[in-house]
Amino acid sequence: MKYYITTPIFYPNASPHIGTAYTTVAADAFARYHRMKGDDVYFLTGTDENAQKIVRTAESKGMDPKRYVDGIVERFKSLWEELDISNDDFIRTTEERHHKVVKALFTKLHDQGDIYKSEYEGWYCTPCETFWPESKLIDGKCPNPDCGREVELLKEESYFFKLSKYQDVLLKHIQEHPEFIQPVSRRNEMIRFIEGGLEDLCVSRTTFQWGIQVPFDPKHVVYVWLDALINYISALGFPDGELYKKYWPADVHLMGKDIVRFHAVIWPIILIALGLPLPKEVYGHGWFLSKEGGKISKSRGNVQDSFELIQRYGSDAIRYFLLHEMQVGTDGTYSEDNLVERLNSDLANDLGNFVSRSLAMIVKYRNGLLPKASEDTALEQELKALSQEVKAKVEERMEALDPAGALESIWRLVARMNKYVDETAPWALAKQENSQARLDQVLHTFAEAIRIFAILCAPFMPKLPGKMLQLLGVDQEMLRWEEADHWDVLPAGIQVEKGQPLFPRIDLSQWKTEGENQNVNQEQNNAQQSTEKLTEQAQDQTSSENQISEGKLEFEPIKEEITIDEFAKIDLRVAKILQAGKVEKTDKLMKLEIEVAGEKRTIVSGIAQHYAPEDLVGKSVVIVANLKPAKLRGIVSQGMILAASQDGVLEVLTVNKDLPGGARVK
RNA sequence: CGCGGGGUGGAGCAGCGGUAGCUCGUCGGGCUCAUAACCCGAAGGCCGUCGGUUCGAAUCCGGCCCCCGCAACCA
Repeated sequence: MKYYITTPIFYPNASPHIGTAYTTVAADAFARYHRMKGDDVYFLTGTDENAQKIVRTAESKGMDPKRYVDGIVERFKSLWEELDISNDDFIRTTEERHHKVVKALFTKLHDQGDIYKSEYEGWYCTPCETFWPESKLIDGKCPNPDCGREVELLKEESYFFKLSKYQDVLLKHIQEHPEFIQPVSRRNEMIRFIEGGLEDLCVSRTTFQWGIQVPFDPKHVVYVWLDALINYISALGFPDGELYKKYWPADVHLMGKDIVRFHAVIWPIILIALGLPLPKEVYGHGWFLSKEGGKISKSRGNVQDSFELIQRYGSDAIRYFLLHEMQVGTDGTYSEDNLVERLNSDLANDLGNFVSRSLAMIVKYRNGLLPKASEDTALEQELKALSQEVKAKVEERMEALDPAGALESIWRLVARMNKYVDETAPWALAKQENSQARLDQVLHTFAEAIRIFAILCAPFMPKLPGKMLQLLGVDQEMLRWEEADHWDVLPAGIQVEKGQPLFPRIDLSQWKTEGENQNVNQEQNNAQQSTEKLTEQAQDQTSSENQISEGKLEFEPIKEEITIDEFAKIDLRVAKILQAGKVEKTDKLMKLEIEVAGEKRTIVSGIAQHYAPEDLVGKSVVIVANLKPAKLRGIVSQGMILAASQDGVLEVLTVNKDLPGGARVK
């Protein structure tokens, strides 16, 4: 059986974060599992490089966009390497093989009439600065309840893709294939979304050049999502490539729940329009949230550097944590405390310690020579039955794309083995002459259990099986999935060794007291291989970022240079705040009455989460006085208050001396 | 009344009509092979709140309160 699995192509604007790492690790676990089952697997990931924002960021750093992106892409690739991601290919949407396909398909869709040029006849409300579709207009006027003014027909040349034409076909497909969108909550969302009616999608831009040109109309650039989705077939060499013929349609597109809509609506419609088979399953997993329940984001300062984490805990442990913590259909919780707790309890205490204690006994009582099995008792029978159950359950959970469930199931057997040690008490058997055969049987069972754990854990923790088998003194050939419930595989007489703990316990307080900048305590990690390489890499990463020192802060890039004349266009003035009050039904907006140059004005500002109205009244602040007025929640704002912010902290700029409202600032 | 998710022992979750369960933590005991790890036992919950349906509700229905995403607004 062939098995084609993909992650989304990631957006290389900054370093990879925990969400992208989760998606990729999970996809990797599925890929590895299927390889072990004997499937012919193709696993694709990559980067989405044709977004406008990339150009802006690059330019702000004075870099050529391609060169800038190359650097970031290397970070993705090296992170995937550190996490033992076994992808078969890595596609970049700046590659020629991708451009070629996108151009061809865009042309084809255009030729067959599914992409059409239109002078985007949007109804534009100037005060609201918004395009409204005809259907939303109320009596031909702006539907904004606070506005209700005349709208004008504004024209902008664009290409459109006829999503609407195919919505019924898609809906039918979704209804006939329950597994197409998973989990069910996502599926329901999508059905509701499509039933609400699809509008044709604007699929070209003329405001910038970075990206893929529309071949027959070079001033247009293909819309990034249309471009990006096609990677799933361009990477396979569509239309004639051997890979394409062999692997398409994809078995699973795996992704975070935020982009399911693109994969479950736009992508299938592109494929339907082209007459190509649809992917079998689109799966949207949850997000990692912080312990406080909030999103993990840079502005909240709770982002962890992935390289640093891998360096500290080892890639297997990170993978285990990510896969275990994301329960199917819900969001996961991330915190370093949780990570350490999981690592200590599951990996060090339960699994790692079981391996240590059982190998230690084989070494101690039999000089490390694995004895022959003798007769099963009820206990061994029970283990066999349980292992069959566990293997079946793991298979079932992996088919259901639920690695957390699979791991939990494996750990039932881990717990049972620790109990078995206690029940059989080999240290007591060792003292009795007439129990030696029984002891042989018990020790043999230990070794088989280690072998079984090596197999079962292999999809999740790729480094682990090699280490375990090495301790058993056998080679990788032993990793045969079908033998994960056999207990008579290891030959008697092999030489085992105790070795170092597989997962040393972590003392979290150690990290906290040693401060942020310390290098890893190597002895903690000596069981993890190639840490030196990691250290080097992690250091490279930070230095290449041009950060000022403190590692953690990520500043917005400095914008492009302007002339003093350009600056002079901006009229900054001191303004006195006369009144202030929150705008009803908004979280962030504050309505301010100010006095500037003898004139009273209203300004709406997004500072309500940082100031109480009474803190502001009487203050002299700095405003942009000649900014074009705009409407916010129906209130016309005549200017903008200057405020500085970083990482969620915000402060309005104020003037202390008694300058009158209207004084010029420059 | 914008859309959605959720409120269950100290923490994180499962249960979704019939004696409230799991993981971690805590306490007590056991063991000594092991990474102060392992095994056994215990304590700890009026399942957000008010009302309804029912012989019976954490589980179904309605009202309310609170939390979290998204969206609308960050001029």
